[in-house]
Amino acid sequence: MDDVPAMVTSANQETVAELAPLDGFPAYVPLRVVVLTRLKAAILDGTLKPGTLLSENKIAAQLSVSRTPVREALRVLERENLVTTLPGRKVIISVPRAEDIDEIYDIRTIVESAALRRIGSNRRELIARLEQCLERSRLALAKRDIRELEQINTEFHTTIISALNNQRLREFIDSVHDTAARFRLYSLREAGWAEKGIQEHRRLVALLKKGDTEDAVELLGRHLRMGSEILKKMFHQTQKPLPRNAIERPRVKPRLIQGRIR
Amino acid sequence: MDDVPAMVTSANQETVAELAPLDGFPAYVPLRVVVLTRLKAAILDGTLKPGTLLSENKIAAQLSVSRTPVREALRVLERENLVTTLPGRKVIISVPRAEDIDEIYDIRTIVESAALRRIGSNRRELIARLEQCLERSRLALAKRDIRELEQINTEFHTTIISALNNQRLREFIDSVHDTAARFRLYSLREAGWAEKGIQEHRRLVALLKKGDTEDAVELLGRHLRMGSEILKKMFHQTQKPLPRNAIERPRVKPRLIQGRIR
DNA sequence: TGGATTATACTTGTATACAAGTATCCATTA
DNA sequence: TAATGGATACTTGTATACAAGTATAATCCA
Repeated sequence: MDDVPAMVTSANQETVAELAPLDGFPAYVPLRVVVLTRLKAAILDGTLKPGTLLSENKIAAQLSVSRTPVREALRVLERENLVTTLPGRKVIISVPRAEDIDEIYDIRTIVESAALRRIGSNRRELIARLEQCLERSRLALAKRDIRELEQINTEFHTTIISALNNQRLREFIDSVHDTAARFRLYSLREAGWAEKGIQEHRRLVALLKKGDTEDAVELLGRHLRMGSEILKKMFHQTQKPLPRNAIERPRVKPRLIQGRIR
Repeated sequence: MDDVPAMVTSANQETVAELAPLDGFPAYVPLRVVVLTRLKAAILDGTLKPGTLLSENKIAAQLSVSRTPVREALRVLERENLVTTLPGRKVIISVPRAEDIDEIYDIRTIVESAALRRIGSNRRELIARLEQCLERSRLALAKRDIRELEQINTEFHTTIISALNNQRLREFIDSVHDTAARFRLYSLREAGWAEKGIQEHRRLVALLKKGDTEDAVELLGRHLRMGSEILKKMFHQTQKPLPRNAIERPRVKPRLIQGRIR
């Protein structure tokens, strides 16, 4: 909640005739957004691990808010596939399956390939941006700054997708990307993978510059497939035997359902 | 709320030794889901028109529930782009812009093209399903059953996408599809368009059967582009001068922000 | 009369209350 | 001893209460 813009107190109500316009700044951020932001960050950076059972009360208490905004945030996270509601009214941090990684990389391949094929009038500018990424990667790699590398890597692919000029699709890809974010940091630590990835980015840009679009698409496909393989390896290492029991409902004996009647 | 499965009363508690397993039936449906379903249906079938200001109180009263589940439903609809929250704490039914239609059709073109190129082992079965759609379209067309035609049309394209075997992508396409649903019914009424569309579907299937994948992709592209053109025409006819004022906030004079302090 | 100010009636944001569902642990019993 | 049946302590679902923000109408004053 620390990054919520400070608010004007009612005390100085008379002396504020010419306060700065606050331009596009939101007047205030609803608590549901604060909660959402906090939870999402915690999920993506791994603080909240897959399978963790969430308690509305605890979240509310920790953030010093009531359950209402917490619930609203949970509904959104649910839509974004970051939490999962199990039968029995339990909400857990989503546990990605290996197939999810396949799906994610298939989606990226489809979309980024289409983007490469459609690079048009803004070709020059786009390639320039990609080359900037390459340069920055080089620096980050020298410093072994994993987090920065991950950032730039994301930016590289986002740049490609920007060729489609399709906001809706971009947002979708972002959310898809989030699902795998937790593993990506691990994978970049994998020996030699970062170098290899950047090397492939470099070749990709070279092909684009030559105008060998189909070769670039081909290379991109291989690049992403490789990424998904590494990620799956990470995934299997990370996911211990998996507390399956914590996830599958114990499904007690066929019991009477005493749902209320309304 | 009518389609909530009936619940077992506590009266027959002793006699239920061999009750049917209830399979995957949900014990009950949370009100937020009921509200969501109702609102979504009303938006998609045009009962709730774009730009309409939504009142939590009124919705709650109309569905005889409290505001809590209504709010949760609104947050989900917001994520699905079916309602929009304006600055000033107002929620309206989203007003699609012409560019949205372009985006939507671009997305469909990208994804369905990829699907056509990837039809693999299940080729036979898939083509069979597409042919079933063709046959049913013929019947529906004879009866001039617009709603049925729309249904089958959707199914045709969904079938193509199913070749990708990617649930996440399918869900995304569904939600994208919803955005344009309100106009699609109109467009099918447009003289001759239904016939033309089905004709193109027929040719598409023929090309697929011959194995002319790239020609099929080409045809699909033209088919979808045509669809987007018709839809945009409908769009401009439907959208009167647009109550822009109702949508842009009047933005009163630079006023003090009296956000509360927490 | 025009323009600002205040009063009033809503509307949303947030907190809290309460009912119902669920899990856990223990006592009871066959 | 294993299974059944509570009793208890949560947890979630839903409703309601209350504070704050916003729009509109009414009022005041130059």
